[in-house]
Amino acid sequence: MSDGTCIDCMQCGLRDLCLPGQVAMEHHERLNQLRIRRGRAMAGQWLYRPGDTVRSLFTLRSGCVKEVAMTHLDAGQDTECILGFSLAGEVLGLTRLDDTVHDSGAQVIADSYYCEIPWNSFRQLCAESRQVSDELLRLLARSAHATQKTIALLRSKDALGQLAGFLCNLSERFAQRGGHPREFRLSMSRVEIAHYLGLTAETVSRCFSELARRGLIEVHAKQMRLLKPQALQSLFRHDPDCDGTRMSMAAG
Amino acid sequence: MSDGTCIDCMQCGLRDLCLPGQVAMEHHERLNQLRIRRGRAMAGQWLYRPGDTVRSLFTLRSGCVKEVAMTHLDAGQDTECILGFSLAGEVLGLTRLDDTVHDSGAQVIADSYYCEIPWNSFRQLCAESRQVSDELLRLLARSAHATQKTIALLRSKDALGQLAGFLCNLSERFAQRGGHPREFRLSMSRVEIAHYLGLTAETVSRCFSELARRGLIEVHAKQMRLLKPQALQSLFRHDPDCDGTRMSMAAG
DNA sequence: CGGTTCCTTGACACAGGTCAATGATTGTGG
DNA sequence: CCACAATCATTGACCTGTGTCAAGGAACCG
Repeated sequence: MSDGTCIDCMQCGLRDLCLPGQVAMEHHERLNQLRIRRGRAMAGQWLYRPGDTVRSLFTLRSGCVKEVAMTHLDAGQDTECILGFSLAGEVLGLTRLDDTVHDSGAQVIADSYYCEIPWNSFRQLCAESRQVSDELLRLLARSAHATQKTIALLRSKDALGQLAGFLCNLSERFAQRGGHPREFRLSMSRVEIAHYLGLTAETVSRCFSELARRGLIEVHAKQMRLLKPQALQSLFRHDPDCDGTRMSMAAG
Repeated sequence: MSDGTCIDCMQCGLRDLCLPGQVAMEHHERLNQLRIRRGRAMAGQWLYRPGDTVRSLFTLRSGCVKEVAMTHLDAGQDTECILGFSLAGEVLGLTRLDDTVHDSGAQVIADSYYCEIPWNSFRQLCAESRQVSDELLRLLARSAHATQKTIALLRSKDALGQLAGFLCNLSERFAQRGGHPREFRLSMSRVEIAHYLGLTAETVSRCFSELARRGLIEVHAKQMRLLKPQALQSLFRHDPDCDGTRMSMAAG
């Protein structure tokens, strides 16, 4: 049975956290002491809400979760500020480890399977294993770095560039987890993308249309296909060579 | 001698990092093993540049540093993307601990004294002391959390709210480090504030004027005085109760 | 199949970007 | 200490991009 758990962990997003590559089997053994709890959540449910006590880390096995800042959660979703989206294989709940209370919430937007790792026991494992604590550090640093990328994204001058950057970011993350880098399904709505980028749903929609018109992507409802990832990248980075009508050399 | 070093550390920003409050004296002893290097840097100098090997943490003893993303550093400062400002007492270099190379740079904008802590030896101390590693975790989490606040700031609908939020943030940070919460000197130029907020220098200037016109602040060159912090806060958070007068900012 | 939610598209207005001119502040050398 | 230059900050006039409002269409679900 314990063997079964290890094999499961090998296949889940947590493996990057507890298996930095060549961590000895003993860590698998210890992993079982963590009392990781598997769970399933449907769209709309919350993994945690602002104000909840911080008890666990979460890793997404599948689905999609949005992290929402605390601004006026009562008053509908009109003013919601989306801090980010978590995809399958990614870790949530890293930003408030120093505190006892969440000040943002994590709401499921596509039915998800997840693992919940009690923070106390995980912290214990960190103390026992240098490799595990190293991994936690790497996770935290990587998370901080991803957030910085988000900041750069938000400061793209025009909405078209922001959306292009957003798509590139998703593509990259799907690819990292073994998904298809050029074809994927958007779990989030236009409104949610808009709130994430600081735009409106209408502008997001218009930009999707514009990108499609330029032949950079194909959109059918939530199904995305990136036709010219390079051009999207340079659109995001304000490279001068892509602005006009002509886009030289398809990269593939 | 070692006693002298400890006393110095008690007065510097690093104390929050190595002295979580009641850490025993033994940690002061170990602190000396870190071979912390004191340094001074003038405006314009770089603590590290994109591409530099990650070797150290930095703590600012005084002055101000801006963190700049890697986008086109060659082409002047026109396109520079400022990820954040570090004030006296704060820690830099936490976002790339998992990597060997910086992908952002840290440039001094007001003459600064700082401490440079070799990452290797600090990591060693973390392994030896649970309290120190706890502190590192808290620092990282706090840093990630601060970055999330920045994201919320960038998504404020209007420029006036962004600037108000920026001022509140500075005020809070000055206060945390024992400075005056309502009166301080802006080390950064209007252009730098603009690049940080994703605006232009002109808009920043107009917003300063508008805030002054409304009686929320006083500005004399770089000297700032917050007259109505509450009003600034609510301006940032889009509270309806702001302050009655609904003034248009457009010049004509 | 009908109701609900989500997406797309258009018309218009306004916040903020751009360009340009002037004023304030800082730094440097005589 | 002043004069000059260079940088920085402010303000105005104009224009573009995106928010807002509104209408209609597509997809989803019971």
